[in-house]
Amino acid sequence: MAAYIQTVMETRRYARVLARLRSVGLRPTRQRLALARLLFDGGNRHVTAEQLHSEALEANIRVSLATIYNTLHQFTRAGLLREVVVDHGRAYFDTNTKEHHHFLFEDSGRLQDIPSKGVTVTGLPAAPSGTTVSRIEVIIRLREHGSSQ
Amino acid sequence: MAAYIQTVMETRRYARVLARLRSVGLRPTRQRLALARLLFDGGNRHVTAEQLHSEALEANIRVSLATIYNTLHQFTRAGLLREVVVDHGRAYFDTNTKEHHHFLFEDSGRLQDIPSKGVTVTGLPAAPSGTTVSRIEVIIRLREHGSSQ
DNA sequence: TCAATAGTTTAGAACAATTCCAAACTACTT
DNA sequence: AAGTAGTTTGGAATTGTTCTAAACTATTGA
Ligand SMILES: [Mn+2]
Ligand SMILES: [Mn+2]
Ligand SMILES: [Zn+2]
Ligand SMILES: [Zn+2]
Repeated sequence: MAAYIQTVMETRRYARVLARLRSVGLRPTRQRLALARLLFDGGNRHVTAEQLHSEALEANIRVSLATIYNTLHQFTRAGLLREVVVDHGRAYFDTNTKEHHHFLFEDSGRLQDIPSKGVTVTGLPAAPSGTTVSRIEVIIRLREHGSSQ
Repeated sequence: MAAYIQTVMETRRYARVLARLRSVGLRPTRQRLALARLLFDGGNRHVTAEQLHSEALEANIRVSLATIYNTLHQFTRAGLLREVVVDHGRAYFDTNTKEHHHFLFEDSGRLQDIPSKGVTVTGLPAAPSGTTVSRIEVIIRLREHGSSQ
């Protein structure tokens, strides 16, 4: 019956992901379902295309890298992901789409969320005329001090 | 005598750039002198490698793209420039090395300085233990509203 | 249930930005 | 003037990403 419960939970998760894809008008294909689960089952994450691709292969999900890119962009357009730019050369996709900021561990390149709640930026000049603020991004770059300087 | 004054000013600028390179231990080569003047004579700027390369060619300075990259990185390491990351795919180099933030015009990709003076970020959690804040970056993404949405 | 259709996936080519390489060159020292 | 270490360069290589066109598949509605 442990196995039975397992199956029920499985089915639930599956249904949730399926509904999510449907709700944004994307066909629930094998690849998208699998990727959605890697991305959204579990806590918030910051992934690169390559990372997600490796994870998929490790989990025995056959997906091409082109599909990874397609999917990440479609999910982003659909508001399921957001892109974070902290490093030229690599695009990070963030499963946390709520307004929030980031710690960046410079050495490892790892990102960590800072809840927006409480954080305020004051003293900013008004947006230049003819423009609207689409987002304020705060990135706190951290140097790890210890072994390797 | 207008020509004479011109020459004096030229000499001054040259001397300044030369001293600047010497002070950071970089040999004042033809290429570095020319690039330093494109970068530092005049107001603060945000340039990409390609942009600087075109400017150099337009000004009849023969420099390879490899040298542009070498120089930009050497200047950055020497603290004469700083790198700003706002767009994956392209590296921007900023001649303003003082602490400051940026407006980013999303459509054009153009950056505009926001003096740090006055701007405060409050409510941030402490830096994770074992780390030090190396820089706080605030980027305000702007959408230009008008002709093209 | 079975086309027809529109949307999706894929391998591989193409692309853009950047880095690497090893040979030629040049600034500085002696 | 010669020696040395630092610099420049064209071109090849690498990296991350996008494009392409052909094969495949989910959806629809007859
Ligand atoms: Mn992108
Ligand atoms: Mn760089
Ligand atoms: Zn995040
Ligand atoms: Zn700036």
